[in-house]
Amino acid sequence: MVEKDNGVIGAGAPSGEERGLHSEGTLLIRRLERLAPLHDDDRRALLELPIRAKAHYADQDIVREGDRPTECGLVLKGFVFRHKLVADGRRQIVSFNPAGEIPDLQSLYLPRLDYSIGTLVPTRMGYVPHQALRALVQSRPSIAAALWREIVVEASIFREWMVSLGRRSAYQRVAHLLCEIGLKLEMAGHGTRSEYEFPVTQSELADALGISTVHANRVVQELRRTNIVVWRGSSVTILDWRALQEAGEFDPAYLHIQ
Amino acid sequence: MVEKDNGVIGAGAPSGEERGLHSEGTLLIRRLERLAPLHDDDRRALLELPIRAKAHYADQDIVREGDRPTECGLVLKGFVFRHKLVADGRRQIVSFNPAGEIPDLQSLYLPRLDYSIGTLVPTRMGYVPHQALRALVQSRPSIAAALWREIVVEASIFREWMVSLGRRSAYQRVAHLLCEIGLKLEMAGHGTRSEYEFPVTQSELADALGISTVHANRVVQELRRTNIVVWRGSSVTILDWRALQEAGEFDPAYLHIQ
DNA sequence: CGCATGTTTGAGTTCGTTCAATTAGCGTGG
DNA sequence: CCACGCTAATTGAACGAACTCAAACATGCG
Repeated sequence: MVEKDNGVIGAGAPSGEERGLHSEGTLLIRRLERLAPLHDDDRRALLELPIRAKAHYADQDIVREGDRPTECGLVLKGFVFRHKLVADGRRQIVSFNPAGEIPDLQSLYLPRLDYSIGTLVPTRMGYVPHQALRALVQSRPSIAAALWREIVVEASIFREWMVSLGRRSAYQRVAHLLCEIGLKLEMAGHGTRSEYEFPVTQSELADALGISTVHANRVVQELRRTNIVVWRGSSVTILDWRALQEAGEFDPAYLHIQ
Repeated sequence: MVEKDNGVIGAGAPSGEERGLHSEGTLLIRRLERLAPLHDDDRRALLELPIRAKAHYADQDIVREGDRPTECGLVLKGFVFRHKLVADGRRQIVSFNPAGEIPDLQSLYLPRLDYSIGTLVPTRMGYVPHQALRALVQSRPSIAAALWREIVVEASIFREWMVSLGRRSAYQRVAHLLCEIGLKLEMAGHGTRSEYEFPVTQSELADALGISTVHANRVVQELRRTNIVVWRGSSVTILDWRALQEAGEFDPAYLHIQ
């Protein structure tokens, strides 16, 4: 019932590396502009960033806990997630990152990665050398401010996830996550808050919400049974946004939109 | 059996406001120096920051979710925690912050606070206007780097808490937290990793770990019964650090010390 | 001494887990 | 076009970690 290989890049085959994808810079600009006003010079500087594009297969770790990256990865196309392993082999997913996000921005100032980044689907990443990004941060205050906000909003999302993991029921967690992903994707221009593509398996969903796969399945079914959500394969349709929002106690303030 | 009012500030009575506590700046310097090398000029600039010191009673919220602070609060003495409320009146504590930390550093770039800050004990805070701090960030790259790291390490701690909340048993969560607090306090120069003051009630502990008060109590008793920890009132003594670390699957890498 | 806050204990309940199949969807090769 | 094999989704049943409720016990303080 699920097809994760929705042919984002050909048949999922990485087509090697490309260089100087000038146009890809606009993705970054659009995102940062939502967080802080940018000057023309800022935009120009962003466009001149050296970006090395690279394609990755689905279900692959692209960096691992403990790595010391020398560049930051911007998700150009696809969907990634960050996760941490625990002793018995289980894992906790700590974020989902659609195209437009920079899941290892922190590596700019912290050498050692404390999580892994994996792909949900075939994904194209754009890698920007730390050096180049650091130079921008020092010469362009608005870009520094935007990146700072990026980090800080992300921390806010972590806190909200902590609330879900610690104090919400499994049902509420699923509802809350679906609202969050909807808003995130809508902001990034991928679908609307109530109709979008979210290519996770129920097992990935469970690992993000701190529940078992079996239980994730039952909760999703419950959401379907009550006609709040249609979720087939990777396409999510929220039939009753208000009901979902209430079910998950979802208050978007923590996303700091605007 | 618990005495939270351990006379941090007289009998817990705020002694009003003080201004220009020049010496308090050194606390901030010591902390930032651990995160990034500082120049003499940087130190001087930090010492010249206008700091308004203010005392707060125990068990008081000093800022609330939704507030829009115009200054950042440095914990000078005492202990605070950040928390978020959920609909039914329960809450999730998302961090504990001993003296030396700046629990609302993010407000520098995000106007609206998405959590509340409360005191565990009588606490003295030092407030630094955003304006002054922003000026420093723009004029002194090393200070900017240190603050950036501060934020990013904090996000790393959030992720580790998510792992605890999502994938560790109650027993592991308590063990993990005790290790973390021990290291944090030792780094900050308050006691050692295996002998320190942690002035939380079991109810606060429970709210941080996403469990019920009753269960928190039972787990703490278990830790005592096995002679791993002595925890009387607010003073924690870890008799067997190695055992505690193993019990909580504690790997300090996520604290990014060094 | 008595109140207030915090800790401890017991007992019944529940939400979510684990284990173990079964079913469904889809790509591949014949 | 169909059988095979893979992955993911679904189901049932027994179990268990943690919860709730309710009461008792400590301890510090005025």
